Amino acid sequence: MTIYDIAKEAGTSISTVSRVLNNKANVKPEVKKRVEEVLKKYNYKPSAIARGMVSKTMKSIAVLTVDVRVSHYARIIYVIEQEFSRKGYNVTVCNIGNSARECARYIKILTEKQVDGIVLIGSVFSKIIDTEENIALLKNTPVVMANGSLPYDNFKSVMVDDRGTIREITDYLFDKGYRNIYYVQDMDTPSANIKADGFRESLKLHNIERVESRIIETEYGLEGGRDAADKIIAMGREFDAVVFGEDITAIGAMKQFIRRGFKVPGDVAVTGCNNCSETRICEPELTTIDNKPELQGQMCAAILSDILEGKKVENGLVIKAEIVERESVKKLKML
Amino acid sequence: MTIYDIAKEAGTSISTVSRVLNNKANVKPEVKKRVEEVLKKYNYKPSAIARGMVSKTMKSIAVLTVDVRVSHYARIIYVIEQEFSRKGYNVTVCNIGNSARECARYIKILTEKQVDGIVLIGSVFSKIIDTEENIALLKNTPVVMANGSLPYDNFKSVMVDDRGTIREITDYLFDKGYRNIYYVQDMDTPSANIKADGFRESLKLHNIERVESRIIETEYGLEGGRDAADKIIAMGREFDAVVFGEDITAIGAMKQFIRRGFKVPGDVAVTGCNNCSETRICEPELTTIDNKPELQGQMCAAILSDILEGKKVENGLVIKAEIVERESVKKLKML
DNA sequence: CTGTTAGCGCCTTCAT
DNA sequence: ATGAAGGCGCTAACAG
Repeated sequence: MTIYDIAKEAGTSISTVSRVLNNKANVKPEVKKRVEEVLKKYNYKPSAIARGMVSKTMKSIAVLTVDVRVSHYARIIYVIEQEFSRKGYNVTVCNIGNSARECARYIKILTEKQVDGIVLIGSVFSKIIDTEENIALLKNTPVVMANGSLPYDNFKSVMVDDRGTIREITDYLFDKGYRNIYYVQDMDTPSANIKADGFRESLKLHNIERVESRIIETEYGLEGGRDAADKIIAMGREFDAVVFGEDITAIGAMKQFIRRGFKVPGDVAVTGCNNCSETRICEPELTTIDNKPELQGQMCAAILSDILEGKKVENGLVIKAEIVERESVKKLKML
Repeated sequence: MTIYDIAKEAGTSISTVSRVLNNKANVKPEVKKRVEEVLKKYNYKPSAIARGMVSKTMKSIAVLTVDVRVSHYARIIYVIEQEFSRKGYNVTVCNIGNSARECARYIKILTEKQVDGIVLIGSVFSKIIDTEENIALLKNTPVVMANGSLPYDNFKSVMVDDRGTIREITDYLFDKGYRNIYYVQDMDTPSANIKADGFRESLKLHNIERVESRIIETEYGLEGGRDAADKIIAMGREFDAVVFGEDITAIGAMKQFIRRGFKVPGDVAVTGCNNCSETRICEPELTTIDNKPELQGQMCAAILSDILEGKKVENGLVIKAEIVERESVKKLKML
């Protein structure tokens, strides 16, 4: 069923059919009515592809992310999807799983499909997407990065102040009276590295020496956290607080500290980052950092929308995260 | 940059360019080479839209779900996306959030875009999508439902045996020696209702009377669980086990039971359903049901792929869930 | 107000 | 092995 069929049946021309389809003026009411009846009779449905052929857009955007199953990313994606859905766009989700090759493959397909825009979620993209070929392919596609940035005209960013936030939560522990603070890094993304820098800053500010010896490396996850706790205990040095770059790893460590006879937060305070749902499940509930995924999604969507509507957009937005005080840090440590 | 430009520059016709683009035979090697050079020189990229115009497909499928943020759904979506990505398809994700209107809106747009197939995730769709208009719109689109089913030729299903699983876990509690078992229902989806039926079956099988008085209603979530625990305690009757249709609600209740002085599983056993990540975080860890979301996703993808490739497919697959024994149920209750 | 015509970029016969 | 021409379904001038 095409507009040709409709036109023939309604005894008019395809232009007129097209006009009523697009609600344009200049169609005699009776003709319009006649066409609409035929439209309904055949349950006509315009071809978005044919329309895209002339309009150069299928009204769709793409979101690339490491993995939708990571709740933090899913929350960002959700907001973006809802926002664009309201504007008549569809969003296709791509899981690249840290693979530069996968990323390149997606970029190729997506640009061939002429998506109207792309949102990159996660700091990994700062590294992964910056190849000559990708950038060339993306030349005419607006790109918005959530927590990453690249110096191309068509790339915009919404950043989270990872460094500042980890510095703040470390300062916060010092304020509470903690002195022997450690940091656990469980990933090698730009974001993870910047977080560790925040920790370094805070320690230097407090005149702590041998900062590097206070940074423990492990794997991401419950098991990684368990290993980190074991490592810290095995070092045989004093410790009264451990800052983590990720909630889940923090929870794994907390469980292990408790299993090994330490009281949290009595003997050791633990802090996480992301404010994921698990932080309210564990015992004690985890003091963590809310880095506002919904806000990130909203800003990304707003920026991309503005670009698509030809508006001027401000780049370099920075989101301020917030400490969420719960139970894994004492109100005030007695010295 | 179109094939016309390429053809002109390479001194040949668009047909030849099209041939080398699609790797067809019958192109003199030297001509092929010349064309490929021009292709590379201009970084030519075919228009998927124009191709879709003739092939009638953009090689994309859609996944409709209540909410990507629900980890159980995200896990299914992830598998589907990866599977289809391997085959050169893109998947667009749609969050309908229980709204029939939203669902209809998406169906309209997606069919206009001529997606090659649609996957519906969640039992809600059995109700929500079954309108005359949706079914008409979807006439030529293969649809696969995860945990739902509808009697149309183009609709296929992958079911989870919710009734059987809840019956089994209830039986399992009886086997362990529990006698005063309650059930908490926190949603009104087809799946949730079927789960409650499984509970009823088990109780009847064990000659328990007044079954309905043992089914407590509450809201989904940590707070809903807390309320359910309070309700059960307030009833003033004996109870030694509570079966839940959802993990999170179960965890909320478990926390409340403990807060109110009950030992879990000493005084009361608690079981969940879904085996979500939180079940390994809470204390005690939750005994629950693994309903294999990855397998669901895989089966849905396989069925849809087979349909797209014109193969015959078997309908009515049923996935058997498994009890995951952890710490919220005693090994054997002493009578 | 309405119809005709020319693309949009590509694939596919059909001749040559 | 190659090129010309038609068509996919729709929109957008342009001419009435």
